[in-house]
Amino acid sequence: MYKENNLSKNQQIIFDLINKSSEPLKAYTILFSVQKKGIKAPPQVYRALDKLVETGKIHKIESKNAFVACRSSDCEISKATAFSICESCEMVDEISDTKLSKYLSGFNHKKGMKFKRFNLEFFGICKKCKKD
Amino acid sequence: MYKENNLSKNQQIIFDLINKSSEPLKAYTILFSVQKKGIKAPPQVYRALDKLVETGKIHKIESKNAFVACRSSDCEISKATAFSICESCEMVDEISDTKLSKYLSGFNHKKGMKFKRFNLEFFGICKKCKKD
DNA sequence: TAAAATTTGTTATAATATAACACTATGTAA
DNA sequence: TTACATAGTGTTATATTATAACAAATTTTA
Repeated sequence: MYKENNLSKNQQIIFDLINKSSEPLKAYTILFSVQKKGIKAPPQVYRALDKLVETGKIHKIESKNAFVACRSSDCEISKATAFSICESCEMVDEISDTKLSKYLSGFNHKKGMKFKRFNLEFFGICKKCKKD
Repeated sequence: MYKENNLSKNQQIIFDLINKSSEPLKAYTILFSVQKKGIKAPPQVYRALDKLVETGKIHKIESKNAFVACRSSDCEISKATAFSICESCEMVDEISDTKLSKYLSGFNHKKGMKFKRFNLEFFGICKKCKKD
Protein backbone atom coordinates (compact mmCIF):
# COMPACT_ATOMS: atom_id res chain seq x y z
CA MET A 1 0.00 0.00 0.00
CA TYR A 2 2.79 2.44 0.73
CA LYS A 3 4.47 3.92 -2.28
CA GLU A 4 8.21 3.49 -2.03
CA ASN A 5 9.98 6.74 -1.33
CA ASN A 6 6.64 8.47 -1.17
CA LEU A 7 3.90 9.55 1.15
CA SER A 8 1.78 7.29 3.31
CA LYS A 9 -1.99 7.40 3.13
CA ASN A 10 -2.54 9.98 5.86
CA GLN A 11 0.43 12.03 4.76
CA GLN A 12 -0.93 12.14 1.21
CA ILE A 13 -4.43 13.16 2.30
CA ILE A 14 -3.08 15.94 4.44
CA PHE A 15 -0.51 17.08 1.93
CA ASP A 16 -3.15 17.26 -0.81
CA LEU A 17 -5.34 19.42 1.38
CA ILE A 18 -2.53 21.83 2.24
CA ASN A 19 -1.27 21.85 -1.32
CA LYS A 20 -4.65 22.83 -2.72
CA SER A 21 -5.16 25.56 -0.16
CA SER A 22 -4.42 29.15 -1.04
CA GLU A 23 -3.82 30.00 2.59
CA PRO A 24 -1.96 28.48 5.52
CA LEU A 25 -3.93 25.76 7.28
CA LYS A 26 -3.99 25.10 11.00
CA ALA A 27 -3.80 21.63 12.46
CA TYR A 28 -7.36 21.56 13.75
CA THR A 29 -8.75 23.04 10.56
CA ILE A 30 -7.05 20.17 8.80
CA LEU A 31 -8.42 17.71 11.32
CA PHE A 32 -11.99 18.84 10.72
CA SER A 33 -11.51 18.74 6.96
CA VAL A 34 -10.23 15.18 6.87
CA GLN A 35 -12.55 13.55 9.33
CA LYS A 36 -14.69 12.21 6.54
CA LYS A 37 -11.57 10.50 5.20
CA GLY A 38 -11.11 8.60 8.42
CA ILE A 39 -8.56 10.76 10.15
CA LYS A 40 -10.25 11.33 13.46
CA ALA A 41 -7.73 12.35 16.08
CA PRO A 42 -5.11 15.08 16.56
CA PRO A 43 -2.09 12.76 16.77
CA GLN A 44 -2.85 11.44 13.30
CA VAL A 45 -2.73 14.96 11.94
CA TYR A 46 0.31 16.08 13.89
CA ARG A 47 2.27 12.98 12.94
CA ALA A 48 1.63 13.53 9.27
CA LEU A 49 2.46 17.22 9.60
CA ASP A 50 5.72 16.44 11.40
CA LYS A 51 6.77 14.07 8.68
CA LEU A 52 5.82 16.45 5.89
CA VAL A 53 7.77 19.25 7.52
CA GLU A 54 10.73 16.94 8.04
CA THR A 55 10.83 16.02 4.39
CA GLY A 56 10.31 19.58 3.23
CA LYS A 57 6.95 19.01 1.52
CA ILE A 58 5.37 21.63 3.73
CA HIS A 59 6.57 24.41 5.99
CA LYS A 60 5.31 25.63 9.31
CA ILE A 61 4.65 29.34 9.63
CA GLU A 62 5.77 29.70 13.22
CA SER A 63 4.11 33.01 13.87
CA LYS A 64 0.75 31.57 12.85
CA ASN A 65 0.96 27.93 13.86
CA ALA A 66 -0.11 27.09 10.35
CA PHE A 67 1.19 25.10 7.45
CA VAL A 68 1.79 25.79 3.77
CA ALA A 69 2.96 23.55 0.95
CA CYS A 70 6.48 24.16 -0.27
CA ARG A 71 6.38 26.13 -3.52
CA SER A 72 10.08 26.45 -3.94
CA SER A 73 11.93 23.85 -5.96
CA ASP A 74 15.28 24.74 -4.48
CA CYS A 75 14.58 24.87 -0.77
CA GLU A 76 16.56 21.82 0.21
CA ILE A 77 14.57 20.05 2.87
CA SER A 78 13.49 23.14 4.75
CA LYS A 79 16.97 24.26 5.68
CA ALA A 80 16.41 27.78 4.47
CA THR A 81 12.91 29.18 4.52
CA ALA A 82 11.59 32.69 4.07
CA PHE A 83 8.04 33.96 3.94
CA SER A 84 6.18 37.17 3.41
CA ILE A 85 3.10 37.54 5.54
CA CYS A 86 0.33 40.07 5.13
CA GLU A 87 -0.83 41.32 8.51
CA SER A 88 -4.18 42.29 7.08
CA CYS A 89 -5.41 39.35 4.98
CA GLU A 90 -3.06 36.79 6.49
CA MET A 91 -1.80 35.75 3.09
CA VAL A 92 1.54 33.95 3.14
CA ASP A 93 3.96 33.75 0.25
CA GLU A 94 7.11 31.70 0.18
CA ILE A 95 10.09 33.77 -0.87
CA SER A 96 12.54 32.12 -3.24
CA ASP A 97 15.42 34.47 -3.60
CA THR A 98 18.75 32.89 -4.33
CA LYS A 99 20.72 35.91 -3.20
CA LEU A 100 18.87 36.16 0.08
CA SER A 101 19.16 32.46 0.64
CA LYS A 102 22.88 32.43 -0.05
CA TYR A 103 23.45 35.48 2.09
CA LEU A 104 21.72 33.93 5.07
CA SER A 105 23.10 30.44 4.57
CA GLY A 106 26.57 31.90 4.74
CA PHE A 107 25.82 33.91 7.84
CA ASN A 108 27.40 32.52 10.98
CA HIS A 109 27.26 33.70 14.51
CA LYS A 110 30.24 35.46 15.98
CA LYS A 111 30.10 33.29 19.07
CA GLY A 112 31.24 30.24 17.13
CA MET A 113 27.91 28.81 16.21
CA LYS A 114 27.56 27.27 12.79
CA PHE A 115 24.00 27.42 11.56
CA LYS A 116 22.31 24.46 9.95
CA ARG A 117 19.01 26.05 9.24
CA PHE A 118 17.09 29.29 9.35
CA ASN A 119 13.56 30.56 9.13
CA LEU A 120 12.72 34.13 8.19
CA GLU A 121 9.31 35.75 8.37
CA PHE A 122 8.63 39.18 6.89
CA PHE A 123 5.50 41.11 7.83
CA GLY A 124 3.71 43.91 6.03
CA ILE A 125 0.60 44.79 4.10
CA CYS A 126 0.25 43.15 0.71
CA LYS A 127 -0.48 44.97 -2.51
CA LYS A 128 -4.07 43.86 -2.60
CA CYS A 129 -4.84 45.01 0.94
CA LYS A 130 -3.15 48.35 0.39
CA LYS A 131 -5.74 49.19 -2.24
CA ASP A 132 -8.74 48.61 0.00
CA MET B 1 1.52 54.08 41.39
CA TYR B 2 2.24 53.75 37.68
CA LYS B 3 5.48 55.27 36.58
CA GLU B 4 4.95 57.65 33.69
CA ASN B 5 6.34 56.30 30.45
CA ASN B 6 7.33 53.16 32.24
CA LEU B 7 6.16 49.72 33.15
CA SER B 8 3.15 48.90 35.25
CA LYS B 9 3.44 46.68 38.30
CA ASN B 10 2.75 43.36 36.59
CA GLN B 11 4.77 44.33 33.55
CA GLN B 12 7.73 45.16 35.76
CA ILE B 13 7.54 41.92 37.73
CA ILE B 14 7.41 39.87 34.58
CA PHE B 15 10.04 41.86 32.78
CA ASP B 16 12.43 41.51 35.72
CA LEU B 17 11.98 37.76 35.71
CA ILE B 18 12.63 37.44 31.99
CA ASN B 19 15.50 39.89 32.14
CA LYS B 20 17.27 37.95 34.85
CA SER B 21 16.82 34.65 33.09
CA SER B 22 19.61 33.18 31.05
CA GLU B 23 17.18 31.25 28.93
CA PRO B 24 13.85 31.91 27.20
CA LEU B 25 10.89 31.65 29.54
CA LYS B 26 7.49 30.26 28.68
CA ALA B 27 4.26 31.90 29.74
CA TYR B 28 3.26 29.23 32.21
CA THR B 29 6.75 28.99 33.67
CA ILE B 30 6.45 32.70 34.29
CA LEU B 31 2.99 32.26 35.76
CA PHE B 32 4.22 29.70 38.29
CA SER B 33 7.19 31.89 39.19
CA VAL B 34 5.17 34.99 39.92
CA GLN B 35 2.24 33.49 41.77
CA LYS B 36 3.79 34.44 45.10
CA LYS B 37 3.79 38.03 43.86
CA GLY B 38 0.06 37.97 43.34
CA ILE B 39 -0.13 37.25 39.64
CA LYS B 40 -2.44 34.29 39.63
CA ALA B 41 -4.02 33.85 36.23
CA PRO B 42 -2.87 33.38 32.63
CA PRO B 43 -4.45 36.56 31.25
CA GLN B 44 -2.41 38.65 33.65
CA VAL B 45 0.76 37.10 32.29
CA TYR B 46 -0.25 37.21 28.65
CA ARG B 47 -1.33 40.83 28.88
CA ALA B 48 1.98 41.86 30.35
CA LEU B 49 3.84 39.82 27.76
CA ASP B 50 1.87 41.37 24.92
CA LYS B 51 2.65 44.84 26.14
CA LEU B 52 6.33 44.09 26.67
CA VAL B 53 6.60 42.63 23.18
CA GLU B 54 4.77 45.61 21.75
CA THR B 55 7.17 48.05 23.32
CA GLY B 56 10.22 46.01 22.39
CA LYS B 57 11.34 45.24 25.94
CA ILE B 58 11.12 41.53 25.23
CA HIS B 59 10.90 39.35 22.13
CA LYS B 60 8.95 36.20 21.47
CA ILE B 61 10.90 33.26 20.10
CA GLU B 62 8.19 31.95 17.82
CA SER B 63 9.66 28.50 17.32
CA LYS B 64 9.69 27.95 21.07
CA ASN B 65 6.74 29.94 22.33
CA ALA B 66 9.09 31.55 24.77
CA PHE B 67 10.25 35.02 25.66
CA VAL B 68 13.62 36.70 26.07
CA ALA B 69 14.57 40.21 27.15
CA CYS B 70 15.81 42.46 24.40
CA ARG B 71 19.60 42.71 24.58
CA SER B 72 20.05 44.88 21.58
CA SER B 73 20.14 48.60 22.01
CA ASP B 74 19.39 49.30 18.38
CA CYS B 75 16.46 47.03 17.66
CA GLU B 76 13.85 49.69 17.22
CA ILE B 77 10.71 48.37 18.83
CA SER B 78 11.03 44.84 17.56
CA LYS B 79 10.87 45.70 13.91
CA ALA B 80 13.90 43.69 13.06
CA THR B 81 14.77 40.71 15.19
CA ALA B 82 17.23 37.87 14.70
CA PHE B 83 18.15 35.03 16.99
CA SER B 84 20.50 32.12 17.11
CA ILE B 85 19.05 29.03 18.72
CA CYS B 86 20.93 25.95 19.85
CA GLU B 87 18.97 22.82 19.06
CA SER B 88 20.74 20.91 21.77
CA CYS B 89 20.74 23.10 24.89
CA GLU B 90 17.95 25.42 23.73
CA MET B 91 20.08 28.48 24.36
CA VAL B 92 18.92 31.59 22.52
CA ASP B 93 21.08 34.54 21.63
CA GLU B 94 19.88 37.75 20.10
CA ILE B 95 21.88 38.68 17.03
CA SER B 96 22.79 42.35 16.65
CA ASP B 97 24.41 42.70 13.31
CA THR B 98 24.02 46.04 11.63
CA LYS B 99 24.84 44.70 8.19
CA LEU B 100 22.36 41.86 8.47
CA SER B 101 19.72 44.14 9.85
CA LYS B 102 20.20 46.69 7.09
CA TYR B 103 20.24 44.04 4.42
CA LEU B 104 16.96 42.57 5.59
CA SER B 105 15.29 45.88 6.33
CA GLY B 106 15.92 46.89 2.77
CA PHE B 107 14.63 43.66 1.36
CA ASN B 108 11.25 43.94 -0.30
CA HIS B 109 9.09 41.37 -1.96
CA LYS B 110 8.92 41.29 -5.70
CA LYS B 111 5.15 41.11 -5.59
CA GLY B 112 4.87 44.68 -4.39
CA MET B 113 4.85 44.10 -0.71
CA LYS B 114 6.70 46.54 1.49
CA PHE B 115 7.85 44.96 4.72
CA LYS B 116 7.43 46.64 8.04
CA ARG B 117 8.98 44.02 10.20
CA PHE B 118 10.84 40.74 10.14
CA ASN B 119 11.85 37.95 12.45
CA LEU B 120 14.72 35.62 11.70
CA GLU B 121 15.59 32.47 13.62
CA PHE B 122 18.82 30.57 13.00
CA PHE B 123 19.25 27.02 14.28
CA GLY B 124 22.38 25.04 14.95
CA ILE B 125 24.52 23.55 17.71
CA CYS B 126 26.30 26.04 19.91
CA LYS B 127 30.00 25.98 20.70
CA LYS B 128 29.47 24.62 24.17
CA CYS B 129 27.29 21.73 23.04
CA LYS B 130 29.67 20.81 20.25
CA LYS B 131 32.34 20.00 22.80
CA ASP B 132 30.22 17.54 24.76
C1' DT C 1 -12.88 66.67 38.51
C1' DA C 2 -14.83 64.32 34.72
C1' DA C 3 -13.77 61.52 30.86
C1' DA C 4 -10.67 58.47 28.43
C1' DA C 5 -7.25 55.07 28.41
C1' DT C 6 -4.83 51.58 30.67
C1' DT C 7 -4.19 48.12 33.93
C1' DT C 8 -5.89 44.73 37.06
C1' DG C 9 -8.37 40.64 38.81
C1' DT C 10 -11.25 36.75 37.86
C1' DT C 11 -13.68 32.67 35.86
C1' DA C 12 -14.25 29.97 32.19
C1' DT C 13 -12.96 28.03 27.94
C1' DA C 14 -10.69 27.79 23.34
C1' DA C 15 -6.86 26.35 20.61
C1' DT C 16 -2.60 23.93 20.02
C1' DA C 17 0.14 19.81 20.87
C1' DT C 18 1.92 15.45 22.94
C1' DA C 19 2.18 10.91 25.83
C1' DA C 20 1.39 6.33 25.85
C1' DC C 21 -0.20 2.04 24.26
C1' DA C 22 -1.78 -1.63 21.10
C1' DC C 23 -1.66 -2.83 16.57
C1' DT C 24 -0.76 -3.09 11.25
C1' DA C 25 1.90 -2.42 7.04
C1' DT C 26 6.19 -2.16 4.59
C1' DG C 27 11.07 -2.77 3.51
C1' DT C 28 15.23 -5.56 3.88
C1' DA C 29 18.19 -9.08 4.23
C1' DA C 30 19.39 -13.84 5.86
C1' DT D 1 9.95 -16.82 2.74
C1' DT D 2 10.48 -15.93 7.16
C1' DA D 3 11.82 -12.88 10.64
C1' DC D 4 13.29 -8.66 11.92
C1' DA D 5 13.50 -3.70 11.94
C1' DT D 6 11.28 0.50 10.73
C1' DA D 7 7.47 3.32 9.81
C1' DG D 8 2.74 4.22 9.97
C1' DT D 9 -2.04 3.80 12.13
C1' DG D 10 -5.80 4.24 15.53
C1' DT D 11 -7.20 5.48 20.02
C1' DT D 12 -7.89 7.62 24.63
C1' DA D 13 -6.44 10.77 27.62
C1' DT D 14 -4.07 14.78 28.91
C1' DA D 15 -0.67 18.57 28.68
C1' DT D 16 0.40 23.10 27.01
C1' DT D 17 -0.49 27.54 25.12
C1' DA D 18 -3.68 31.34 24.64
C1' DT D 19 -7.99 34.14 24.66
C1' DA D 20 -12.96 35.78 25.72
C1' DA D 21 -15.66 38.27 28.58
C1' DC D 22 -16.81 40.94 32.43
C1' DA D 23 -16.28 43.95 36.63
C1' DA D 24 -13.41 47.02 39.00
C1' DA D 25 -9.44 50.07 40.06
C1' DT D 26 -5.67 53.18 38.64
C1' DT D 27 -3.53 56.64 35.89
C1' DT D 28 -3.45 60.23 32.38
C1' DT D 29 -5.44 64.04 29.94
C1' DA D 30 -7.79 67.87 29.29
